Amino acid sequence: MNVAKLCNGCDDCNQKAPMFQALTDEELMIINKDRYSVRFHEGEVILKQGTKADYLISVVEGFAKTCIEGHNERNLILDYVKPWRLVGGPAAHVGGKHRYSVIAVQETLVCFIDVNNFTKVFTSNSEFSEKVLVHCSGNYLSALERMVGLSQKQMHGRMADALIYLSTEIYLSQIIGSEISRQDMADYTSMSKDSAIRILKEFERDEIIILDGKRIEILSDGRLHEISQRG
Amino acid sequence: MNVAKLCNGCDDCNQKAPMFQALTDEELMIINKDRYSVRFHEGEVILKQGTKADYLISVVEGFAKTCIEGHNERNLILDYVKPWRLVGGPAAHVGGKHRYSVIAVQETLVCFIDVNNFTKVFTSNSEFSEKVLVHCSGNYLSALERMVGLSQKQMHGRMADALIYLSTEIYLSQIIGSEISRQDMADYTSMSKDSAIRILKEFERDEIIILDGKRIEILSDGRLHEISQRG
DNA sequence: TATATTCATTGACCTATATCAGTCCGATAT
DNA sequence: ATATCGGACTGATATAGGTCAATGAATATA
Repeated sequence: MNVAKLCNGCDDCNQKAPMFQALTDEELMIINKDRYSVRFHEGEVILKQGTKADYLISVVEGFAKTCIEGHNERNLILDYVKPWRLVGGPAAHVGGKHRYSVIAVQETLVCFIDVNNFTKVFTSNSEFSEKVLVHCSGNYLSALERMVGLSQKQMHGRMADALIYLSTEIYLSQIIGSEISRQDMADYTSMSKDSAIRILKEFERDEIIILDGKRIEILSDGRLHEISQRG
Repeated sequence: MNVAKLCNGCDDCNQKAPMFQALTDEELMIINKDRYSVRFHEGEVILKQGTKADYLISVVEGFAKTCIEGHNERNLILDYVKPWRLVGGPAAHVGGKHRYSVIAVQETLVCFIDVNNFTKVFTSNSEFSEKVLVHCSGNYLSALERMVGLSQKQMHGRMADALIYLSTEIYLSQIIGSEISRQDMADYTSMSKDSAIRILKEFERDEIIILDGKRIEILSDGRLHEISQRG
């Protein structure tokens, strides 16, 4: 399989992944050694929870979600991933198995980076290692916030959080695209699909959002923030 | 205030904090510069959520808990902290405010370490920076696991998890001491105090534990693991 | 010793949320 | 066009879990 054809060489990726901007050309070369890219179709599993974490992945094109297979056949979606984000680090750094899966939401192009090469560069470049630590710390703190939200807020608050997250961090628009199913909304907010639908309909009746098939348009993010605050 | 009197110099701490074992004498000296220790009484706040993260703390003696003030006047206890653990790193590394408080459960002696000194050493010693990253990654992955447990398991499962955690990771004994109140059990498992009491009583009726005042003795960790699995 | 005060405990009741059993609708296959 | 299938949706019902009020035990304070 021809890598150049798939992802236009590694230059793009090196330029745009914020994490890599601290690296010299030689260091980039180390990272790029053994690197390869693969195209995934909608619904395909890019990384499977439980497999050995030998590679990090960098999302080059498309759209994916990270999720955990939890208890009672339920999934929890951690977040959505757009290009130029690195995923799979934490498990790799502790030398373990992936604790979550990464699944393509659309056609997605992904680059696999050898962990050993990553570690080599981590130890050789202190600016880079600081960046990585900041990133990891940020992940941890966000996880704590999410933990509190999921365990203490009721459904309306959690759904408001989900809508705010998708709108401001993923779609960068008042409109949340049809890639997100009701089941996904449920898996992100940790409620049943039926409940997710109910709450969304309720938001629509209250003229906070408009539902158009799977597309969701946010009319009042002010109201959403209120609801999020109230819990 | 005489530091030597309080904590016996820094040598103990340097020896025993696992994170510090990668450091040379000079590096330890940097870390120890501007370092000072303070003794806290039961219930006192060691670090307050929302304050600027200028210091890491190292717990030298005693017993503390980290917790988040969440929604609707509820707290979530993240974990309990025993000597030779460093706390407060993540917020410090991203240069922000602490996202959780640290509260003394008993009389506790704590050492404050200047973040800038920590960062200096982090950038100069790659073995150390790797250790720090592994630690941070581990925190993150545990947080994810906890997140899934709290959001997907029902009360019995969550309480079983709490008992297993306290027994195997904190008390290293079948007996959980009277330092942990019912409210704390509730705050750790994210349920109301009344519910926590009810579940514990139920476990007692089923001869899984014995309640003796606030002391809890675990009779069958096998059964607890079953309950934890079932969710 | 008497009196507050805090915390564990319990039962009764209420609410949030899940589950179930459908209907409806749009997309694809025949 | 017709069958079929997977979502979205909805109402009825069941249940987990929260809230409240009362009691008792333990501990602190006057």
